[in-house]
Amino acid sequence: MPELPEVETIARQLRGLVVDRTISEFESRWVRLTEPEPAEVVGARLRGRRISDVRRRGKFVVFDLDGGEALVVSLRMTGKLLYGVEDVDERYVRGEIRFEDGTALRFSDTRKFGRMAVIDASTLDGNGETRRPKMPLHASLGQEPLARGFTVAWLRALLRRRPRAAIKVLLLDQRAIAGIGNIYAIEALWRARIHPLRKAGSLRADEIARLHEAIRWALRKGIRLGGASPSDYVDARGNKGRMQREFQVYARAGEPCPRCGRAIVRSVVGGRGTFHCPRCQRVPRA
DNA sequence: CACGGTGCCTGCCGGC
DNA sequence: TGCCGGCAGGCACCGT
Repeated sequence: MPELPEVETIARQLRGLVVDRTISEFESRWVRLTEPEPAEVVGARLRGRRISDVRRRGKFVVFDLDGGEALVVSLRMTGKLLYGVEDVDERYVRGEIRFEDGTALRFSDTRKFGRMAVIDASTLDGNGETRRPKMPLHASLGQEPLARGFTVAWLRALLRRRPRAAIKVLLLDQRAIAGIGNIYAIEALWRARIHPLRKAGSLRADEIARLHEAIRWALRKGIRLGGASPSDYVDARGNKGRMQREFQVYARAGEPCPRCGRAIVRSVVGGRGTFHCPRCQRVPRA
């Protein structure tokens, strides 16, 4: 499940691999891959375009194209972007971008949740403030947590704006902060010693500062270790990450908390599996 | 608007 | 051994 560190890893690799290459052909092998746009329309917009940069915005991989447009790829749960990988399982290849030099970038996605679209690159620039009903997610992404703008003061203001939301639900809201997924939200809350169900508006100043530091710590560690591969994730070269070895609480129900030794508890918050230490992360007083 | 529930998908795993 | 329900979870979508 690619989150910010995994997508960052992929984008950095691809930047060194496909920048300056010109697209000669786009092939879709899954009818919903480019939905709601037909694959032929996307193909027509990609053909002949040179990739000028590859970057990450939230959990999206962004391929900037000459002319101000960009190809955005949402990997969702099991999406992979593979370049120069030999043993690709053809059953799960949902799309392919071929280049004029004969090389190809392949999109593999077991569960078919991933999507691709060609968009106006400028729609990625906002910080969530432009959100409107029915606006696509990529056009209303929130603050980048590793950017300079993500300060303790900014986080405090966000929590004040959404005081009733459970803190974990808020961390996962891509329109608030872009890029945090279930794993890194869980790890950050554990490090900050904050219970996932705490109301955002109830956090004290010292807790907000700890959370700010913990978010950056978790994400940077994930990037440094090449992402987390508890199951499916591989980078653009087909290699697994190493962050899964460093999980403190994620998927560790029943195991001792690395900080205090108490058994880690699994629960469900916002519909997703959640892990926390019942001693380090106190239950919010009901 | 915010919030909660459901569907999308497939592989995997535990129970019988 | 084989079948089947449940689970994984990011996000769109829908109802309240």
